[in-house]
Amino acid sequence: MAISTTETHYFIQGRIWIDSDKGPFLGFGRIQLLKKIREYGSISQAAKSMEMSYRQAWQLIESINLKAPQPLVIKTTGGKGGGGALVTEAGENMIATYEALDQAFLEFLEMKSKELKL
Amino acid sequence: MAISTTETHYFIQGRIWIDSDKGPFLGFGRIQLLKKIREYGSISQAAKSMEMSYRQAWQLIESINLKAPQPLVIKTTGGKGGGGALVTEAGENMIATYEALDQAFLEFLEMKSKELKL
DNA sequence: CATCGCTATGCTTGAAAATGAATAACGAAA
DNA sequence: TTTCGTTATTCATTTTCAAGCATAGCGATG
Repeated sequence: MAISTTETHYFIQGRIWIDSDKGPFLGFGRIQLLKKIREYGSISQAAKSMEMSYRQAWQLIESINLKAPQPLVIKTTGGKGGGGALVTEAGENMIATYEALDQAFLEFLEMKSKELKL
Repeated sequence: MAISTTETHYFIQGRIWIDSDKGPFLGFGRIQLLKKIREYGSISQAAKSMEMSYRQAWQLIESINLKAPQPLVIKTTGGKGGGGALVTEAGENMIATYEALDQAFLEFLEMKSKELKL
């Protein structure tokens, strides 16, 4: 049977993040940034690859490190290549934790979207 | 046993909303507005009670009605009291649908917050 | 000790969004 | 036909926020 193309379709969307009592901690964008830093070994390269300003990327990392139990990114200045940034093991664990959470959330959204009857 | 007060605490937060292929449809703020309109019978009164500009409130209702299968709010101009707005039965159903969804989402957040080990 | 690219930071611009003021239109009821 | 408070709409203004520029500091390596 054909489905009418004039009908509006609906779906459920959302965002999820981790807050701390010090303020916003980790969301989708920050995790994406962490992964890019892991990939490139530098904040500036990561920012460029995401079409984000270096300034903003740096601030995000600063904010993350301030709220994390231990630093998630270690930054080095000067030296060979001018320095760089690398994701710590605590950072890796955080990425994994967030991605598991996000996956569960996606499944929740999908389930609720299917249940949705307007 | 005492718990250290210097430790940072974390919790999961999020937002959830209903989108349509015509664009954003219903979120927390719009539902809140619908409920205020139901309470006051007028967009302007509802807006005032939420400290929202009438202009924005009117635009939100316009956007909602355009995307809904049937109008959720009926607006009348002129007449006794100058007119007003009322929430249709379809609107009532939409409020109920969203609130059930939001409740389930809150439970999801709570569950995941408890599971959270950083 | 000169080079290099990155971190670190302040300052200036600019664009986008929300606000508020102002006003027309409306129509039931007195 | 006058009144009233609301809907409906435009416009200039303000506020908010991000982007971009500009530049100093750093230190391993050659």
